[in-house]
Amino acid sequence: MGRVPCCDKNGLKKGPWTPEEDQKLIDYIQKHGHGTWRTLPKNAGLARCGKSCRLRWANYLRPDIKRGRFSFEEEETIIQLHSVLGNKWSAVAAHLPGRTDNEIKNYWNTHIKKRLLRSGIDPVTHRPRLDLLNLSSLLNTVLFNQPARLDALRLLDIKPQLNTHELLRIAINLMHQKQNLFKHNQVQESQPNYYQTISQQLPSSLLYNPAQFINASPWQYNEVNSFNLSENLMAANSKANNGNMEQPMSSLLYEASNGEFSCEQNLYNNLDTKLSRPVPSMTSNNSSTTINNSKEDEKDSYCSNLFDFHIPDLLDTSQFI
DNA sequence: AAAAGCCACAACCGCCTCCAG
DNA sequence: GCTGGAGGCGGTTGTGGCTTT
Repeated sequence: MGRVPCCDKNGLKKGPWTPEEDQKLIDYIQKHGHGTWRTLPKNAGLARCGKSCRLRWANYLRPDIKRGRFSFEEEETIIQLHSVLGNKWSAVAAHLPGRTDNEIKNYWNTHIKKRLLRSGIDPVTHRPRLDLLNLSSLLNTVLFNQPARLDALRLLDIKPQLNTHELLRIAINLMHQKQNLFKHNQVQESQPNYYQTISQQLPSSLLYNPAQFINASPWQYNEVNSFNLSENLMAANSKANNGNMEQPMSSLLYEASNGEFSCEQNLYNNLDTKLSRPVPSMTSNNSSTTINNSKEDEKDSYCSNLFDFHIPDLLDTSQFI
């Protein structure tokens, strides 16, 4: 026995709603309330299924619906909530006044998901996409294809243990080693024997022990450079772990960005002030979860750029090949 | 200018949960 | 405790508009 349909579909209209139908629905609900959705269409003079009426009202006609683009804060809130709640769109929508579950779901699928994927983040787990990021290839290419090879198998062994922050730290270490070596050797990538020159400068332990590499700090290789982002990241990571909560990379970066650092000048020089944006914090009590965001457009823009363009660059192996 | 491809989003479908009888 | 109806939810589809070829 098949399931009984929610209503008799014979003669009922489907597809886009006309302005006349919308008006009938609005008028009826404003006058009588929606009552039982199944009986509403008949009473309101609509040739629609009750379910269709409910959806149209809930997702489009309800007076408290906020329309227009999602703000950066809303987007970050959705990402944070999704990392905790998963595809529970109605639960996510409960934290975003005026936004419907359907709207958030659509926005997730058409915008945020793609942004995360572009940034090398798995939108389901909110962790780096290790499936796409061939760490062995990344490390080898960054370390300039020398005979002293990283032990790829050893690297694969530790791969499952990596979290977002460790991976980010790897990327940052790689980037800064590359920059430091560039600087100290005064060579150009186009120069003959460039790769050989660079690779000779790398500590051999680094080549054979990826785990050590992960834990290494940039200043171990270059004390002159006062780059502290990695240190700040570690502190932020530690703080997040004490709270037993994994922070998304974006919020971790906000926190890490509070420190002083002198690298990436071309990125940071555009900022007049030190970044002081608080991490969007999530606090839980017994029955509800709340998200607190601050609003600082300039910093939003900076963090958005950092997240969208800079980190993917770090993780993009193609630039090294 | 026309056709094809792509994208965003409203709307639908079918399953699930809740709850009254 | 069981049943069935109503509403809720998440996944998916259809379509119109925009962009690219």
